[in-house]
Amino acid sequence: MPPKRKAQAALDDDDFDEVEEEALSDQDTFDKLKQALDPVAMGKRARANHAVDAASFLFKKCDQWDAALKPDHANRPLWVDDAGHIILESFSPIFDEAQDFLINIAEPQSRVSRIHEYTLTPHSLFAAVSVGHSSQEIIDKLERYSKTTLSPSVLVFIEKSTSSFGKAKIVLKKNMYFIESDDASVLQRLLRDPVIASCRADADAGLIQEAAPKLGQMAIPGTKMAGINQPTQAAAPPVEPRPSDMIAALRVDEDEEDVAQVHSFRIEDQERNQVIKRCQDIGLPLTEEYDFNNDFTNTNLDIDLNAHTQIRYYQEKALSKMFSNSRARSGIIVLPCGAGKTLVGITAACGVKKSIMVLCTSAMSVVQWRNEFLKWSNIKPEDIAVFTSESKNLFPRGAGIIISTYTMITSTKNRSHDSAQVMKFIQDREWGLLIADEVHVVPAAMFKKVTYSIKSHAKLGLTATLLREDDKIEDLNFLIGPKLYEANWQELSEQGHIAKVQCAEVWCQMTPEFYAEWLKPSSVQKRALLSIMNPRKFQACQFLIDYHERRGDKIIVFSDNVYALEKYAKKLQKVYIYGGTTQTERLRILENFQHNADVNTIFLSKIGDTSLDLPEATCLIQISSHYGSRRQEAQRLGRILRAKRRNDEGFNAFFYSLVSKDTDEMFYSSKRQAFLVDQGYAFKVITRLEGLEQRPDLAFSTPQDRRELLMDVLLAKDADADEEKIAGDMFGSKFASTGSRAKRKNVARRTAGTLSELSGGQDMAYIEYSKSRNKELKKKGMKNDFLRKLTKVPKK
DNA sequence: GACGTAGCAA
DNA sequence: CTTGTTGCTACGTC
Repeated sequence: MPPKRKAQAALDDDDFDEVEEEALSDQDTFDKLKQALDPVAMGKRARANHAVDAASFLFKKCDQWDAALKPDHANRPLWVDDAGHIILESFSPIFDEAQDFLINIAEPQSRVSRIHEYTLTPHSLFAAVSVGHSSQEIIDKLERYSKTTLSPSVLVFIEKSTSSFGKAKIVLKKNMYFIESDDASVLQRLLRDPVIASCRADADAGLIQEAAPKLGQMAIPGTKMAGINQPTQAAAPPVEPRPSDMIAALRVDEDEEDVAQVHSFRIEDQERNQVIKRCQDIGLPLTEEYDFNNDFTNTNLDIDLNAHTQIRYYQEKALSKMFSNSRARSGIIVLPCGAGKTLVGITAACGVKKSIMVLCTSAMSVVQWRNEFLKWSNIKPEDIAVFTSESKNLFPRGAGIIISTYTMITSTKNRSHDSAQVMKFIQDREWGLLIADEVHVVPAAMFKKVTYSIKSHAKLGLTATLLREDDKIEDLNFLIGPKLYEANWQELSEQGHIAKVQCAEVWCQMTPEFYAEWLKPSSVQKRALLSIMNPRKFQACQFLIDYHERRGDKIIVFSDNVYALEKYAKKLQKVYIYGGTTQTERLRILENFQHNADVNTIFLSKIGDTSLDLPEATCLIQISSHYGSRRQEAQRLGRILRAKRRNDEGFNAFFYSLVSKDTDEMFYSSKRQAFLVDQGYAFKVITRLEGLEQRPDLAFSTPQDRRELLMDVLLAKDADADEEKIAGDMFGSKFASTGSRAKRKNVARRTAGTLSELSGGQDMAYIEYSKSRNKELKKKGMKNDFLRKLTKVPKK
């Protein structure tokens, strides 16, 4: 390799370069290889019980830790490498306990059926310590489960990461934030940091010193045996002790032993996030815990789970992480859709028994949360206030629940008088617990605003998929807290808590005429539309709908593209819902889908991703999707996980992705699936649907039909623009004042009817128009430049 | 209450 | 040169 190229290669990929060097240029590589493959030598190594195989030297860089296997390695389920990467064998007899342990201390990377991968990170270890594991305990258990002795670097990493964790806390007292520790030197160390020192509110004073509250025991509501988590069951009362009992208990303790001391200093409210972030950056992360048992200043909320409400074991597990030392710890709980996130939130609320704030993404889930609270707990309806655009009431007593949306809390502009008043009420009080629903959708900037407005002792984040396509997810760690629990989807579906799902990707060839058009240079949008409207895909969709309707399934078809949605639905004579569908129409369609035996298929646009809840659906077909969004994929799958029929004998839900072969869709599809594959879902690839050609009523079966469809598709985009142009020209002055948004809606409503009437001649006319229109737009300084759109050449 | 608008998110 | 397209909420007006 010439030096220049080699340097370049080294820049590109250091490791690879080195391996290549070793493999290709070294003279003794050949000897090594020969030696490695020599059966006698191999046998020797095997007898020596070393984790070495014929090719291992090739991976030197990635696999430095090649310690000897322990003699009983077969009974130990873990491989732990040098860099904190852990592989867990799910077929091990002690898989369950090993997994329980790993979830606490490491970040799950992928959990496919036989092999699960985890990584030790500072965050995951922080979470472990804050949940109550000691550094020694982590090392001991890892050592016990590992097939080899642990590498020194892993030991150092764990020691280093855990030693400083959990030393300092952030607490809310009398509406003020304090940094608290039982070790004054830790606080002094923090105050030596200029950033933290500048956030201090009581700069002139020394450290505050007071008696530490005694740790109590608490039972999680809704569990079969209260006290199941406690070492001494007799000592744990079945229900949370009333304050009076607590005071009595405290007095006894004070008599018996010396009371531990805690030290603290106060910080400015608005600097809370900065302090938390800074502490994390300097390796002394703060934990946030709420000792609600000893909070006698805030009014108790009269709430308990209904007598017959039982929570499931994984919900209990998640909550036990939150309440393990009888305090409410801030953090995030990850459960798949349909696994009962709401109930976890409600149970947590019943544990804390103080004023609760619930934040949701939409007004609809606000209503759902309210209903769930009434369903599972004995909360009085008047104690739940709903704060949305149409309802701005407050609770009458000293404590209560407010359910609201993120936008309601965070939007600062244009606040109406009523909502300003409610906001003041919210800002002026201390909240026991803040429940953040669908916490993954909340970008950090927005959540910061939330923490300014709502002073809460503890925060509980709930989500199904703790992932975003951007890197904003990291911030949740310091805005809310560490991940407390993450459920395994496969395990839950095996136990029938969520539906079993068969996933398949259906590869559809492009028809020659469509592919020829696709290959021509044109806009990205046009290409996307061509691959969505591919007649073979259409046929596959028709076939699958028919097949599953015969089986008695209820089917949802998703399309992000409204044009395609409308085309598909109309051609197949199915109902469809998209953003433009009126509220009453939506309800009518959903009602029919749920109860009318003749309506078994509905077509949904992106609307179905968030705002609709359809427990009847058992089969899901995706005909187009947005780029490589893993979250969307997971969320859509989640739509059928809560299938009502999931406990029927042998029941299976189905999830199909229709993909046009040899187009960009192939790439996006694999990207989108990454998350589900890691959750253990196997995707089958279907390239041929048996019996498809034999169907007599197959759509677009003649070349003539396909050509007509192609024409339609080719005109579609232009038609959109054309409509816009006409609208703009005819009502130019009117729309100029109302903004581009009105035009958009107008276009969406009007395209469908006129599409087939358009001819090529009119299309040409459009180009002429659009040029002049373009100038006009430029003059007006408008952003929408249609000529540019039209003449845009794809990147490739 | 229907409609339009702005702003935001993916 | 990021860049869409669709959807939702909250609010103001008629």
